Amino acid sequence: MSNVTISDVARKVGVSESTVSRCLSGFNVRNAEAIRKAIKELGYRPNLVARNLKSGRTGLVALIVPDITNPFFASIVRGAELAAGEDYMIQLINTGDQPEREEWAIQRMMGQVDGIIYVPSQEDSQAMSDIADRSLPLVFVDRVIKSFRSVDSVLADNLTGGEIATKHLIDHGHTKIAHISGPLTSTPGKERAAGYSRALKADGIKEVADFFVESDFTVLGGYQAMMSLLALPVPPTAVFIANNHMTIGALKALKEKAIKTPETVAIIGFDDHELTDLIDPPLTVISRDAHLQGAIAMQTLLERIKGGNQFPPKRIKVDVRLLVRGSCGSTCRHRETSTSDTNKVLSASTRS
Amino acid sequence: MSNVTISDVARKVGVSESTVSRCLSGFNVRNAEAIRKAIKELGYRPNLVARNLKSGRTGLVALIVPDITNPFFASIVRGAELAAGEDYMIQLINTGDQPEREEWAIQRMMGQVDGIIYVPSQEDSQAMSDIADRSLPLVFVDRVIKSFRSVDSVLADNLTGGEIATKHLIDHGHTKIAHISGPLTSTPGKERAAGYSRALKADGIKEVADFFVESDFTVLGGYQAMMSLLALPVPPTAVFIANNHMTIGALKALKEKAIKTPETVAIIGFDDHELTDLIDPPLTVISRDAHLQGAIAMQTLLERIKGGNQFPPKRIKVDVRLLVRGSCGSTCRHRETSTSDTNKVLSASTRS
DNA sequence: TTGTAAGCGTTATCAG
DNA sequence: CTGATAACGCTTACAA
Repeated sequence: MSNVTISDVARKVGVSESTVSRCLSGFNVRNAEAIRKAIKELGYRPNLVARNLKSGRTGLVALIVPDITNPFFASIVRGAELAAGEDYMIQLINTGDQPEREEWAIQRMMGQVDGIIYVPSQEDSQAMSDIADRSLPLVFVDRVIKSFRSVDSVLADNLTGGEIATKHLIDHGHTKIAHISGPLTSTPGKERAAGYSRALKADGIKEVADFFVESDFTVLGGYQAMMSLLALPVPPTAVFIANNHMTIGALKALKEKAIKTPETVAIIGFDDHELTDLIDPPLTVISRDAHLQGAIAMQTLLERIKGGNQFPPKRIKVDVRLLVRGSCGSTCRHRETSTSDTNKVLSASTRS
Repeated sequence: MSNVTISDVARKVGVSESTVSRCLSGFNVRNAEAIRKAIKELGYRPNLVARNLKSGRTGLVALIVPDITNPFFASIVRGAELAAGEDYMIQLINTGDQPEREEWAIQRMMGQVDGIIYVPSQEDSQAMSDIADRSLPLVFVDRVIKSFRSVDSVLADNLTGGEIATKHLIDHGHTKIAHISGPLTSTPGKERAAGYSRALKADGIKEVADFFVESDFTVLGGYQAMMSLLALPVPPTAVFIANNHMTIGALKALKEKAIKTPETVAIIGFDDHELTDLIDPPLTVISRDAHLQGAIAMQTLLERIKGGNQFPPKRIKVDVRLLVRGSCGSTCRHRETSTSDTNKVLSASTRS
């Protein structure tokens, strides 16, 4: 907290505060040299809080995510930070997917930040009851709240992802295909599950109720879900798991039960990780560019902050792609299949 | 940005701004009921920026880390956030270990935050040239800047960690033990390397220059370092790798060369990960509680913010422990060895 | 180009 | 318990 103010500088140089202020803003002033010298000598730093009070902006953007420890969200944050440049700083909040904490965070952020990038835990959340009537710019990432259809969002193409994943298992000859899904109250949980169903239907495979386990996106949840699948009278021969944490849990279950992958049970996960090709067997996954997702979100938010409601709500979908490794029994490694190869560039990734 | 101010509320109720302000601060006022009602109806939210300008505090703490994508730093952030409670929010900055960016961040944070938790990239950094004379509370985590000896710090017991790791390899009968170290200009790089040397010396094993590779804490760096070790006329039979990223890189190199672990080359890493026991072979590592490290750092910072320089600089060291899995050839899994079992609790972990 | 003065929204002080 | 007033540090008309 620098206690030396602009008036100290002004007094030292013998000019008015306004002159110093103008000098700071890059205007031409006569004593610019002397002022800069005084600033250095006194160690003056403008008080941003005071500046913000005048300008009405804070230069802060809140990033509300479930858990920064999940590398997927960490990448989103990193991408967003990069896109923010030097103008906006990031205020990070972990919610642990607790709706009360989300609500608290949003309450607290209002009037403290210029905008919010938000990964809500549930599609029917009420955390936003207070933001509704206000004009605080907001962008959903990865998940949305249903009742806020007019809010910008940057999602992954989860439906296609679930479809590709399931189709990949089908293509390997599997018919007893299970799905460990995320909460169906969340956007990605719901959409990936829908992709799973659609792929089965497309190939005329009947959905077995026991093969669909709704879990919670956690390691423990994935572990328990896989355990329950393995305990079935007729266990599945392949499992599509809806996120990275649950996949870790599921793999731990398989390891514990000493079940061979992919021979006995083939596995395909969602979201990649630096270690996935080192685990045994290397994990085949649906992946997407989280970094890009974060960057687009920030970019959209900044446009919204600057332009207000000049443009209609954006609903952007980022492509997913299949990374084939060993966990489905395929022999070719690192083959990539993208939903479309055209829109990997930031600008081109914008689909309404 | 709520444009309804305290004076709107005051006018509506027919009292003065001061009365509303007092009501908000929990004082007894006659029209409390009416005021609360008006606040609800108008949707008034106190402007925190204005409040901050008065109070001189921002309720913000900057967290300057190399890369939030590294789960270790993510855990630090998480721990710090938890310890911050509801009073302080976290402003996150990734530096990518670029000194210029660190300097920029610190410049920018001054006067904007109440304190800084900082993971500097280099021990002789000059990023702090401007913070020197000021009284902005600061705590180093994981690494320090040498010229700031009077600044609080929360480090891991790197020396012991490096020692334990190397001793573990020695205990498995290895004598050709290499070390892929971090930058010797960084605290953990230097200290872990010192632990390596000390353990070798203690057992009378001569240090071989070729077996010591200074790298940069990155995946690519670890990969290249391991490749260079493997290219040696007499390659090592065991390698201690100084951080998680480099370990990933090294494992990729081993995999690429189809070299068997632990049979041909035993591996021990530094810092654990949720996936380390799923990779092939399960990785033996030195681990520590990053969450705790972050929490202690925040706690120390908050004390400093509140108490000023009431107490002498703290130099806290968090314990490390050995997690034995398969990558060193040991058969027993998940045996844990801690430097001391006493100080796992937050309060007890404080050593000067 | 420069200085004066008003004001951003809140809270602390001080009479009443 | 309450209300007027000043102040936090800075920016920006408005005049000069």
